[in-house]
Amino acid sequence: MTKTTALAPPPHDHKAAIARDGRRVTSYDVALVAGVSQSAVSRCFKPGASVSKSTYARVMKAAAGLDYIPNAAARSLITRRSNTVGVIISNRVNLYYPEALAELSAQITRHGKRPLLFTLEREADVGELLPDVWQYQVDGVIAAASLSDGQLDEFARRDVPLVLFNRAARGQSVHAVLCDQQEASRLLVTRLAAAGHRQFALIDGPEDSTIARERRLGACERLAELGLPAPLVVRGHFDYDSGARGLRELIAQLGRVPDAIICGSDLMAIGCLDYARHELGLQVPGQLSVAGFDAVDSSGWLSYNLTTLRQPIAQMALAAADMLETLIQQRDTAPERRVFGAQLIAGATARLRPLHDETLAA
Amino acid sequence: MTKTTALAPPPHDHKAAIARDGRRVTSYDVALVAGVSQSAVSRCFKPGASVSKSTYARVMKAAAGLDYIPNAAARSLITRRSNTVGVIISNRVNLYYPEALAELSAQITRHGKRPLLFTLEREADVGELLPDVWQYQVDGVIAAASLSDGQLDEFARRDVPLVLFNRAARGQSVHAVLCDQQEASRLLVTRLAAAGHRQFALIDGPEDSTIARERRLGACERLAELGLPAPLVVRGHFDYDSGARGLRELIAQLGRVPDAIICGSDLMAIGCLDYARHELGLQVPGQLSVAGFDAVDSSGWLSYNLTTLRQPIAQMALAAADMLETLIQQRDTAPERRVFGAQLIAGATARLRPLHDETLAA
DNA sequence: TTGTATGCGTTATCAT
DNA sequence: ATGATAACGCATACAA
Repeated sequence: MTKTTALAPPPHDHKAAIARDGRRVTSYDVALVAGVSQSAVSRCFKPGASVSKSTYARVMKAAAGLDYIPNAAARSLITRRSNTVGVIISNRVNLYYPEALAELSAQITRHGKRPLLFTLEREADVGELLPDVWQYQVDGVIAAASLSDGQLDEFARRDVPLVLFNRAARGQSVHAVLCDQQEASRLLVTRLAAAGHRQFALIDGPEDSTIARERRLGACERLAELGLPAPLVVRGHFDYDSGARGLRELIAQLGRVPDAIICGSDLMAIGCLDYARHELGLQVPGQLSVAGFDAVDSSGWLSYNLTTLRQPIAQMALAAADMLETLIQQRDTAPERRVFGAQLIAGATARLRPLHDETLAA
Repeated sequence: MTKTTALAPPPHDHKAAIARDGRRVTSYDVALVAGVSQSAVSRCFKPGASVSKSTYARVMKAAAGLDYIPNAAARSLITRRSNTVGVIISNRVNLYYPEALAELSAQITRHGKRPLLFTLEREADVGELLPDVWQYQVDGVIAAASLSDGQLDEFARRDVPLVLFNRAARGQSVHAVLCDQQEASRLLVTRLAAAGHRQFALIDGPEDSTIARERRLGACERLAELGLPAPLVVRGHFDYDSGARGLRELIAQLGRVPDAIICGSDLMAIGCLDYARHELGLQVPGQLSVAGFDAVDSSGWLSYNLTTLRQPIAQMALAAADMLETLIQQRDTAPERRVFGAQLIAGATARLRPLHDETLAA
């Protein structure tokens, strides 16, 4: 006796199959109803497959009747594609640049994948969630968080495509999308110096932020090149309160108000600005110039009109998603860094000379 | 002469297995190295399984040596759990309440799951991405978007646990976490009326927003109850620019400045405020009271100190994640609505009478 | 074009 | 406690 095809489920009334016994509707159910083989059903759901018009119609009709949807877990087991992209992002990034995640998500979706979110309280926690990244078999990862060399190696070893988003990459060995923070900082210092500012101060970001570090370095270097005194630096946490606190500290340490304060983020700049105007009664930019970074929405509001630098987040997200997709399709793509420039938003919180000085930026 | 492994790290035989031929490391590999059966390996990675201390040690050692991580796709195929939670959220919510996603993600992670993100350009697009939700076999869904009755039914039919986040639920038949927008609005009107405001105006949210609708309804109802004239209503899109535009429209239609403007969001309130002060030179709250909704970070800044209503987003996210987890574990849990109250932040942009009037809020 | 048979990597069942 | 074996639901090589 040959095997009676016991594979097929018992002759249910298929319409009710879903509710019946909690069993899922599978391609076998559809095959049975459509009167074709399971593989035929499978082919109907694969874009480029060869199926006759008539069977396709029968299968699709049966599938619709049964509310059949292919099971992604089973599919990814065999195709080795989960159609999922891991997005590693710190809460700080998420809160301060909500557009970043929104744009990344949109772009990932555009490639027919879904973002699986890995959020971090602190960037240092990245190590703890990497095992989960491996578990979930994501097709690739976009990381808006700092990874150690060892962690980068693990991505390579496990052959998981990775694109860094706005994080310093180790040399040229990893795909990355960046905004040139250092150059942006230099540009800002150049413009401020050209307008006559001499005594600079910095309200820096937190120690563990590489972006803050680069912004500080760019400013310090450029000041040195221009023969201006090194700036007084105090540290903040990128948030509004840090701006006011930073200004207080600066004045305490300096004994007076500096000519210009460069803040590591717009929120700190706004906090600084509010404190200067409302608590200290200072004229900005009359007695003090204040500049920020990021061009967040609120920096453009009438109450502020902040002098700041805009990172092209949407473009960067597009670039990151495209790079990752390419890398997923073609894993031996050579590492590439795409570096975007920041755009100076002149605003009205810093004294700047007219645009013909732009040549100095070079 | 054997292969000269130039680049390769120290010759761990097994360590190299990953790179070897692109084959994944499976539980069989681990079993082979540990000298046990594949099922033994599997048990070692299941929390409550019965494994002897010695085999557990051997297996774990082998697993570590091979960098073995269980494959979630294969696991979910048999367990019927993907350890994944779908989060359906519109870009609007994401941009205006970045905390919402951050908190939801944190809470979902706390339950050992990961959020799979489904973002919407417009809330109406929800139907298009539902098929994907089914595909990916998420264990449950938290939806911060409006679902039609038909869509709600489909969740029930497919037996996918669902919790609505800050969206009106149809009757009591669906799990939901809400903030009582209507009551919040009523409270605000009550307090403003008690302070002597008579001519109210609303800068409403967009038409497709149920939250905006409830806020408007609450205000209108309460005004009617108090015997005050119905407010003039103009529509905005929750953003900063809508605030200024709204104020212009109101003045144009009214011929004068109203006593109080209730805005459907803080951003609109801030836009309205900025325009009133900086463009029209109005005293707020001297000549005009302005109030918002949401208590976004910027509403507390020195330049604004906005009168607004805070939704307990973090608590709501916690509640939503907990409800969903319960529902996943116990699918026949009775539908529950958890309704949170909003907290009035008095601020300084609206004339309010002291706190003993609070009793009026009831 | 279609069907048969096999495998993806794991968990679950059932002996031992 | 451990091992053999059968699912899980799909895609694919191969035969027809």
